[in-house]
Amino acid sequence: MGEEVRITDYDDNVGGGDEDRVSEWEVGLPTADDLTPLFQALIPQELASAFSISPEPRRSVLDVNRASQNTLSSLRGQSQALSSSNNFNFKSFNEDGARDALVVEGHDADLIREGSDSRKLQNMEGGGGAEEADSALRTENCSDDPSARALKRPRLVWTPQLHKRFVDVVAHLEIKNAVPKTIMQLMNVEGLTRENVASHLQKYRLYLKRMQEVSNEGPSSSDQLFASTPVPQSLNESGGNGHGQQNNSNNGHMGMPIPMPYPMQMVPMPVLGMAHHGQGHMGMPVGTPGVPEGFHGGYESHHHPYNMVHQMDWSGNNFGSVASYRYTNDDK
DNA sequence: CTTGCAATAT
DNA sequence: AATATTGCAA
Repeated sequence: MGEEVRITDYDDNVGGGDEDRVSEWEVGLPTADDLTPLFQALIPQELASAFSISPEPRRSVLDVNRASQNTLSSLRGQSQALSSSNNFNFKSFNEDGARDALVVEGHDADLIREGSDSRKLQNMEGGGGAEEADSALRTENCSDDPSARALKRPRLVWTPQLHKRFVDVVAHLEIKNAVPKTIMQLMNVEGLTRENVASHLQKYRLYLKRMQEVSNEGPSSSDQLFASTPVPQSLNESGGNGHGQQNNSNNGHMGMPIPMPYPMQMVPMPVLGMAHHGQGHMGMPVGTPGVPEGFHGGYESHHHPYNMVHQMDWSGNNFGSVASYRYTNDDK
């Protein structure tokens, strides 16, 4: 029974494969790259103080995120009647838009979990590769009684992409905020639970600790996942510990660049699959040296018209469909 | 009620 | 092996 799932996170306008409606109004709008992150002060600190301009309240990613959610919920409230013109499938459950994009059978759970075919895939990333996610919505129900207990989420698979998102968020949060709940919110991945994050965070911290303690030894093949993601130097707390092992000389005097949170993307439906236990994890050979992030994936095939949207994260990294609940499958 | 963490469970 | 759960003390 080891079922695992991948949360696929695609972009917002995932209405339909052949969708261009969005572009109608979207055309001409600045791209994410042109926009200044909301929480970023418009006026440099130095400048502001020089002119005695009252500093804008420092907004954190949390504030922005909260604001986004408020906006979305209010929109949801008033425009839910418009079924046609909106491709935004807000994260609400069975919204109208659920039509094709998300074939929700059970339609009354926020998470759709169903059995799906056994296909496994990995994502490819890297040089503008394409990625995709499998989203097989099968109407096949597994074993549990459908009665009322619909809550068995499949195991989350921390794909490199998901992990990167995690690391980025953690890195950009101030330590005191880097707690499960917050991280979860900022990652903004549908279906991700606090527990998922807490569990991963726990492991991640152990990994970091190990790294600092024995920086010399080179247990090369530690965790493939963690090892492949550079450790942010955000480990320094304001006032407390100070360690850091591999930090980079990051001296930017003046205005530290605050990264921005992930774009809202409340559409992704976790598509899951159930899996088999795994034992043969056949994904990628463990020692794939060199490839720092988003390493390769594997064989893939198939993508849905809906989720081929890709997004860029604030660092300029390109996320494709990402996470995706997947089986741990059996193939091999 | 949320966190951090270790011990377990799957 | 990777995640999830659980139990407890903060």
